[in-house]
Amino acid sequence: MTTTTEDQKLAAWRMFLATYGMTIRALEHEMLEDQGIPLTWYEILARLDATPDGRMQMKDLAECILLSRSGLTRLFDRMAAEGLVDRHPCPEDRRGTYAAITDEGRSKLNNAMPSHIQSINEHFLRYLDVFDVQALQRVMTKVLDAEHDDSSVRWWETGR
Amino acid sequence: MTTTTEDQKLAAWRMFLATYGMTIRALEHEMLEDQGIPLTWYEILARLDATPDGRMQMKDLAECILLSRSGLTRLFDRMAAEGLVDRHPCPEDRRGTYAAITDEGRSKLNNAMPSHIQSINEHFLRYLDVFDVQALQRVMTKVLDAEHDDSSVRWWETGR
DNA sequence: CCAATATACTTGTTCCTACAACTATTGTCA
DNA sequence: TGACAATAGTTGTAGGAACAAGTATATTGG
Repeated sequence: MTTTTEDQKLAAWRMFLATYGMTIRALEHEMLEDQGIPLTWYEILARLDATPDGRMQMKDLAECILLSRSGLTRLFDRMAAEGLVDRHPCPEDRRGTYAAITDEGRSKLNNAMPSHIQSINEHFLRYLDVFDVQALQRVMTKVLDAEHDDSSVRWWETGR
Repeated sequence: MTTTTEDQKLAAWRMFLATYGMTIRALEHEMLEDQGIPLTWYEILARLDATPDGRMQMKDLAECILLSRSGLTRLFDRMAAEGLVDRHPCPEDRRGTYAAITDEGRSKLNNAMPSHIQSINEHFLRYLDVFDVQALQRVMTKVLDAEHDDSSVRWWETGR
Protein backbone atom coordinates (compact mmCIF):
# COMPACT_ATOMS: atom_id res chain seq x y z
CA MET A 1 0.00 0.00 0.00
CA THR A 2 1.73 3.13 -1.18
CA THR A 3 -1.00 5.68 -0.75
CA THR A 4 -1.13 8.24 2.01
CA THR A 5 -4.40 9.46 3.37
CA GLU A 6 -5.00 13.09 4.15
CA ASP A 7 -5.12 12.16 7.82
CA GLN A 8 -1.70 10.57 7.66
CA LYS A 9 -0.28 13.68 6.11
CA LEU A 10 -1.80 15.85 8.79
CA ALA A 11 -0.56 13.44 11.42
CA ALA A 12 2.95 13.90 10.03
CA TRP A 13 2.52 17.66 10.34
CA ARG A 14 1.29 17.39 13.91
CA MET A 15 4.20 15.17 14.85
CA PHE A 16 6.53 17.70 13.27
CA LEU A 17 4.97 20.39 15.46
CA ALA A 18 5.12 18.31 18.60
CA THR A 19 8.73 17.34 18.04
CA TYR A 20 9.79 20.90 17.47
CA GLY A 21 8.02 22.14 20.56
CA MET A 22 9.38 19.49 22.88
CA THR A 23 12.91 19.74 21.61
CA ILE A 24 13.17 23.51 21.51
CA ARG A 25 11.83 23.71 25.03
CA ALA A 26 14.58 21.46 26.28
CA LEU A 27 17.26 23.37 24.38
CA GLU A 28 16.04 26.77 25.59
CA HIS A 29 15.96 25.55 29.14
CA GLU A 30 19.43 24.06 29.03
CA MET A 31 20.95 27.08 27.30
CA LEU A 32 19.61 29.35 30.01
CA GLU A 33 20.61 26.91 32.72
CA ASP A 34 24.13 26.19 31.52
CA GLN A 35 25.12 29.44 29.87
CA GLY A 36 22.82 32.05 31.33
CA ILE A 37 21.66 33.32 27.94
CA PRO A 38 18.45 32.77 25.96
CA LEU A 39 18.66 30.48 22.96
CA THR A 40 17.92 33.49 20.72
CA TRP A 41 21.13 35.13 21.86
CA TYR A 42 23.06 32.02 20.92
CA GLU A 43 21.42 31.94 17.51
CA ILE A 44 22.40 35.54 16.85
CA LEU A 45 25.98 34.96 17.93
CA ALA A 46 26.18 31.84 15.78
CA ARG A 47 24.72 33.53 12.71
CA LEU A 48 27.09 36.49 13.00
CA ASP A 49 30.08 34.27 13.68
CA ALA A 50 29.32 32.10 10.65
CA THR A 51 29.67 35.18 8.47
CA PRO A 52 33.04 35.77 6.74
CA ASP A 53 33.69 39.01 8.61
CA GLY A 54 31.53 38.49 11.65
CA ARG A 55 28.92 41.02 10.68
CA MET A 56 25.62 41.26 8.86
CA GLN A 57 23.04 43.91 8.16
CA MET A 58 20.29 44.16 10.73
CA LYS A 59 17.58 43.36 8.21
CA ASP A 60 19.27 40.11 7.17
CA LEU A 61 19.86 39.14 10.76
CA ALA A 62 16.22 39.82 11.56
CA GLU A 63 15.17 37.58 8.69
CA CYS A 64 17.34 34.60 9.52
CA ILE A 65 16.47 34.86 13.21
CA LEU A 66 12.79 35.09 12.24
CA LEU A 67 12.23 38.15 14.36
CA SER A 68 10.55 41.43 13.55
CA ARG A 69 12.77 44.43 12.87
CA SER A 70 11.70 46.16 16.04
CA GLY A 71 12.09 42.95 17.99
CA LEU A 72 15.66 42.64 16.82
CA THR A 73 16.40 46.27 17.66
CA ARG A 74 15.50 45.72 21.31
CA LEU A 75 17.07 42.29 21.55
CA PHE A 76 20.26 43.60 20.00
CA ASP A 77 20.27 46.49 22.48
CA ARG A 78 20.23 44.03 25.35
CA MET A 79 23.02 41.94 23.86
CA ALA A 80 25.06 45.06 23.15
CA ALA A 81 24.62 46.15 26.75
CA GLU A 82 26.30 42.88 27.74
CA GLY A 83 29.13 43.54 25.31
CA LEU A 84 28.43 40.51 23.12
CA VAL A 85 27.68 42.46 19.94
CA ASP A 86 27.88 45.98 18.62
CA ARG A 87 26.67 48.11 15.74
CA HIS A 88 28.66 50.01 13.17
CA PRO A 89 27.58 52.05 10.19
CA CYS A 90 27.10 50.62 6.73
CA PRO A 91 29.00 52.79 4.22
CA GLU A 92 27.40 51.43 1.04
CA ASP A 93 23.88 52.07 2.34
CA ARG A 94 23.71 54.71 4.99
CA ARG A 95 20.24 53.67 6.03
CA GLY A 96 21.60 50.34 7.12
CA THR A 97 23.49 49.22 10.20
CA TYR A 98 25.92 46.39 10.54
CA ALA A 99 25.35 44.03 13.42
CA ALA A 100 28.70 42.61 14.48
CA ILE A 101 29.87 40.05 16.98
CA THR A 102 32.51 41.23 19.45
CA ASP A 103 35.46 39.29 20.81
CA GLU A 104 33.51 38.86 23.99
CA GLY A 105 30.63 37.53 21.91
CA ARG A 106 32.88 35.01 20.19
CA SER A 107 34.22 33.96 23.50
CA LYS A 108 30.71 33.44 24.83
CA LEU A 109 29.76 31.51 21.70
CA ASN A 110 32.79 29.25 21.86
CA ASN A 111 32.00 28.60 25.46
CA ALA A 112 28.35 27.79 24.81
CA MET A 113 28.70 25.78 21.63
CA PRO A 114 29.87 22.43 22.97
CA SER A 115 27.12 22.07 25.53
CA HIS A 116 24.52 23.28 23.05
CA ILE A 117 25.62 20.74 20.47
CA GLN A 118 25.48 18.12 23.15
CA SER A 119 21.92 19.19 23.97
CA ILE A 120 20.92 18.89 20.31
CA ASN A 121 22.40 15.44 20.19
CA GLU A 122 20.87 14.38 23.45
CA HIS A 123 17.33 15.56 22.71
CA PHE A 124 17.15 15.04 18.96
CA LEU A 125 19.99 13.65 16.85
CA ARG A 126 20.69 10.86 19.30
CA TYR A 127 17.56 9.05 18.16
CA LEU A 128 18.26 9.21 14.42
CA ASP A 129 20.36 6.90 12.30
CA VAL A 130 22.16 7.74 9.06
CA PHE A 131 19.08 7.22 6.93
CA ASP A 132 16.92 9.30 9.21
CA VAL A 133 19.31 12.21 8.96
CA GLN A 134 19.43 11.97 5.19
CA ALA A 135 15.67 11.68 4.95
CA LEU A 136 15.18 14.66 7.23
CA GLN A 137 17.56 16.76 5.15
CA ARG A 138 15.82 15.73 1.97
CA VAL A 139 12.35 16.52 3.24
CA MET A 140 13.27 19.83 4.87
CA THR A 141 15.15 20.89 1.75
CA LYS A 142 12.07 20.45 -0.37
CA VAL A 143 10.05 22.77 1.83
CA LEU A 144 12.82 25.31 2.35
CA ASP A 145 13.75 25.57 -1.31
CA ALA A 146 10.15 25.99 -2.34
CA GLU A 147 9.09 28.44 0.35
CA HIS A 148 12.21 30.51 0.84
CA ASP A 149 12.19 33.27 -1.73
CA ASP A 150 15.41 35.12 -0.88
CA SER A 151 18.17 32.77 -2.01
CA SER A 152 20.88 35.08 -0.68
CA VAL A 153 19.95 34.24 2.90
CA ARG A 154 20.29 30.51 3.34
CA TRP A 155 21.72 30.53 6.80
CA TRP A 156 20.94 26.90 7.58
CA GLU A 157 23.61 25.79 5.14
CA THR A 158 26.47 27.12 7.21
CA GLY A 159 27.64 27.65 10.76
CA ARG A 160 26.50 25.65 13.74
CA MET B 1 29.33 6.33 1.46
CA THR B 2 26.93 5.61 4.29
CA THR B 3 28.47 7.66 7.04
CA THR B 4 27.13 10.96 8.25
CA THR B 5 29.43 13.61 9.56
CA GLU B 6 28.62 15.59 12.66
CA ASP B 7 28.21 18.65 10.46
CA GLN B 8 25.61 16.92 8.33
CA LYS B 9 23.64 15.99 11.39
CA LEU B 10 23.75 19.54 12.67
CA ALA B 11 22.77 20.79 9.23
CA ALA B 12 19.73 18.54 9.39
CA TRP B 13 18.84 20.07 12.75
CA ARG B 14 19.25 23.61 11.43
CA MET B 15 17.07 22.84 8.44
CA PHE B 16 14.48 21.42 10.78
CA LEU B 17 14.56 24.69 12.72
CA ALA B 18 14.39 26.85 9.63
CA THR B 19 11.51 24.87 8.16
CA TYR B 20 9.51 25.07 11.34
CA GLY B 21 10.05 28.80 11.68
CA MET B 22 9.15 29.65 8.12
CA THR B 23 6.09 27.45 8.04
CA ILE B 24 4.67 28.39 11.41
CA ARG B 25 5.03 32.06 10.58
CA ALA B 26 2.96 31.62 7.46
CA LEU B 27 0.31 29.61 9.29
CA GLU B 28 0.07 32.09 12.17
CA HIS B 29 -0.28 34.94 9.76
CA GLU B 30 -2.96 33.28 7.68
CA MET B 31 -4.94 32.13 10.70
CA LEU B 32 -5.04 35.67 12.03
CA GLU B 33 -5.78 37.06 8.60
CA ASP B 34 -8.53 34.64 7.60
CA GLN B 35 -10.12 33.77 10.94
CA GLY B 36 -9.16 36.60 13.25
CA ILE B 37 -7.75 34.33 15.92
CA PRO B 38 -4.17 33.41 16.89
CA LEU B 39 -2.95 29.96 15.92
CA THR B 40 -2.74 29.09 19.62
CA TRP B 41 -6.48 29.55 19.94
CA TYR B 42 -7.04 27.18 17.06
CA GLU B 43 -4.73 24.62 18.63
CA ILE B 44 -6.65 24.76 21.90
CA LEU B 45 -9.99 24.39 20.17
CA ALA B 46 -8.67 21.47 18.11
CA ARG B 47 -7.20 19.69 21.13
CA LEU B 48 -10.39 20.05 23.13
CA ASP B 49 -12.58 19.03 20.22
CA ALA B 50 -10.50 15.93 19.56
CA THR B 51 -11.33 14.76 23.07
CA PRO B 52 -14.21 12.27 23.50
CA ASP B 53 -16.29 14.70 25.56
CA GLY B 54 -14.79 17.99 24.44
CA ARG B 55 -13.01 18.71 27.68
CA MET B 56 -9.66 18.21 29.31
CA GLN B 57 -7.98 19.19 32.54
CA MET B 58 -6.12 22.49 32.42
CA LYS B 59 -2.79 20.85 33.24
CA ASP B 60 -3.07 18.41 30.35
CA LEU B 61 -4.10 21.16 27.99
CA ALA B 62 -1.15 23.25 29.11
CA GLU B 63 1.18 20.36 28.42
CA CYS B 64 -0.04 19.52 24.93
CA ILE B 65 -0.15 23.21 23.99
CA LEU B 66 3.37 23.59 25.37
CA LEU B 67 2.43 26.58 27.47
CA SER B 68 3.11 27.36 31.09
CA ARG B 69 0.26 26.92 33.54
CA SER B 70 0.00 30.63 34.17
CA GLY B 71 0.19 31.31 30.46
CA LEU B 72 -2.74 29.00 29.83
CA THR B 73 -4.80 30.58 32.62
CA ARG B 74 -4.63 34.00 30.98
CA LEU B 75 -5.00 32.70 27.43
CA PHE B 76 -8.00 30.66 28.47
CA ASP B 77 -9.52 33.72 30.14
CA ARG B 78 -9.34 35.60 26.87
CA MET B 79 -10.87 32.74 24.91
CA ALA B 80 -13.61 32.35 27.50
CA ALA B 81 -14.37 36.06 27.24
CA GLU B 82 -15.06 35.43 23.55
CA GLY B 83 -17.32 32.53 24.42
CA LEU B 84 -15.22 29.89 22.65
CA VAL B 85 -14.44 27.86 25.77
CA ASP B 86 -15.46 27.64 29.39
CA ARG B 87 -14.39 26.08 32.64
CA HIS B 88 -16.24 23.71 34.87
CA PRO B 89 -15.25 21.99 38.06
CA CYS B 90 -13.58 18.62 38.18
CA PRO B 91 -15.46 16.39 40.64
CA GLU B 92 -12.86 13.66 40.98
CA ASP B 93 -10.11 16.15 41.84
CA ARG B 94 -11.40 19.38 43.24
CA ARG B 95 -8.09 21.11 42.74
CA GLY B 96 -8.49 20.66 39.02
CA THR B 97 -10.57 22.47 36.43
CA TYR B 98 -11.97 21.15 33.21
CA ALA B 99 -11.35 23.23 30.14
CA ALA B 100 -14.21 22.66 27.72
CA ILE B 101 -15.02 23.78 24.23
CA THR B 102 -18.40 25.49 23.77
CA ASP B 103 -20.78 25.17 20.85
CA GLU B 104 -19.56 28.53 19.70
CA GLY B 105 -16.03 27.22 19.94
CA ARG B 106 -16.87 24.19 17.82
CA SER B 107 -18.52 26.42 15.31
CA LYS B 108 -15.43 28.59 15.14
CA LEU B 109 -13.22 25.54 14.80
CA ASN B 110 -15.30 24.03 12.01
CA ASN B 111 -15.17 27.33 10.27
CA ALA B 112 -11.41 27.70 10.59
CA MET B 113 -10.36 24.13 9.90
CA PRO B 114 -10.67 23.97 6.12
CA SER B 115 -8.60 27.05 5.46
CA HIS B 116 -6.04 26.03 8.07
CA ILE B 117 -5.64 22.60 6.51
CA GLN B 118 -5.28 24.30 3.17
CA SER B 119 -2.54 26.48 4.62
CA ILE B 120 -0.71 23.44 5.97
CA ASN B 121 -0.94 21.84 2.56
CA GLU B 122 0.10 24.94 0.74
CA HIS B 123 3.13 25.75 2.87
CA PHE B 124 4.30 22.29 3.86
CA LEU B 125 2.61 19.08 2.77
CA ARG B 126 2.32 20.22 -0.83
CA TYR B 127 6.05 19.67 -1.32
CA LEU B 128 6.18 16.13 0.09
CA ASP B 129 5.46 12.85 -1.67
CA VAL B 130 4.28 9.62 -0.09
CA PHE B 131 7.74 8.55 0.95
CA ASP B 132 8.55 11.91 2.43
CA VAL B 133 5.47 11.77 4.61
CA GLN B 134 6.29 8.27 5.78
CA ALA B 135 9.89 9.19 6.45
CA LEU B 136 8.85 12.28 8.39
CA GLN B 137 6.45 10.27 10.52
CA ARG B 138 9.10 7.67 11.18
CA VAL B 139 11.75 10.17 12.21
CA MET B 140 9.47 12.32 14.35
CA THR B 141 8.09 9.23 16.05
CA LYS B 142 11.55 8.20 17.15
CA VAL B 143 12.16 11.50 18.87
CA LEU B 144 8.68 11.82 20.32
CA ASP B 145 8.57 8.31 21.72
CA ALA B 146 11.97 8.67 23.31
CA GLU B 147 11.53 12.16 24.73
CA HIS B 148 7.90 12.20 25.69
CA ASP B 149 7.58 10.71 29.16
CA ASP B 150 3.83 10.97 29.75
CA SER B 151 2.32 8.38 27.45
CA SER B 152 -1.22 9.37 28.42
CA VAL B 153 -0.89 12.64 26.52
CA ARG B 154 -0.07 11.84 22.93
CA TRP B 155 -2.18 14.51 21.32
CA TRP B 156 -0.45 14.37 17.95
CA GLU B 157 -2.00 10.99 17.26
CA THR B 158 -5.51 12.33 17.02
CA GLY B 159 -7.53 15.29 15.85
CA ARG B 160 -6.46 17.77 13.24
C1' DC C 1 -4.89 10.37 62.00
C1' DC C 2 -2.41 14.32 60.91
C1' DA C 3 1.67 16.93 59.70
C1' DA C 4 4.57 17.43 55.72
C1' DT C 5 4.83 17.43 50.94
C1' DA C 6 3.07 17.57 46.36
C1' DT C 7 -0.21 19.05 42.90
C1' DA C 8 -3.66 22.25 40.29
C1' DC C 9 -4.61 26.53 39.38
C1' DT C 10 -4.48 31.68 39.80
C1' DT C 11 -2.37 36.25 40.55
C1' DG C 12 1.57 39.76 40.81
C1' DT C 13 5.24 41.16 38.35
C1' DT C 14 8.62 41.56 34.78
C1' DC C 15 10.37 40.77 30.36
C1' DC C 16 9.93 40.20 25.52
C1' DT C 17 7.77 40.76 20.98
C1' DA C 18 4.75 42.68 17.47
C1' DC C 19 2.36 46.40 15.10
C1' DA C 20 2.13 51.09 13.86
C1' DA C 21 4.12 55.44 13.40
C1' DC C 22 8.29 58.15 12.64
C1' DT C 23 13.06 59.59 10.66
C1' DA C 24 16.57 59.04 7.38
C1' DT C 25 18.24 57.40 3.17
C1' DT C 26 17.79 55.28 -1.38
C1' DG C 27 15.46 54.05 -5.71
C1' DT C 28 12.25 55.13 -9.55
C1' DC C 29 10.29 57.21 -13.45
C1' DA C 30 8.04 60.97 -15.73
C1' DT D 1 16.03 66.54 -11.97
C1' DG D 2 12.56 66.16 -8.59
C1' DA D 3 8.39 64.40 -6.54
C1' DC D 4 6.80 59.82 -4.95
C1' DA D 5 7.46 55.44 -3.43
C1' DA D 6 10.27 51.93 -1.13
C1' DT D 7 13.59 50.48 2.33
C1' DA D 8 16.46 50.37 6.97
C1' DG D 9 16.19 51.19 11.36
C1' DT D 10 14.28 53.04 15.89
C1' DT D 11 10.61 54.30 19.24
C1' DG D 12 5.75 54.40 21.38
C1' DT D 13 2.50 51.42 22.85
C1' DA D 14 -0.01 47.36 23.93
C1' DG D 15 -0.50 42.49 24.53
C1' DG D 16 1.21 37.91 25.55
C1' DA D 17 4.15 34.56 28.24
C1' DA D 18 7.25 33.14 32.03
C1' DC D 19 8.71 32.86 36.86
C1' DA D 20 7.66 33.14 41.54
C1' DA D 21 4.48 33.40 45.17
C1' DG D 22 -0.13 32.45 47.01
C1' DT D 23 -4.49 29.52 47.77
C1' DA D 24 -6.90 25.30 47.82
C1' DT D 25 -7.03 20.42 47.57
C1' DA D 26 -4.87 15.82 47.52
C1' DT D 27 -1.37 12.40 48.84
C1' DT D 28 1.96 10.29 51.77
C1' DG D 29 4.45 8.47 55.70
C1' DG D 30 5.14 8.10 60.54
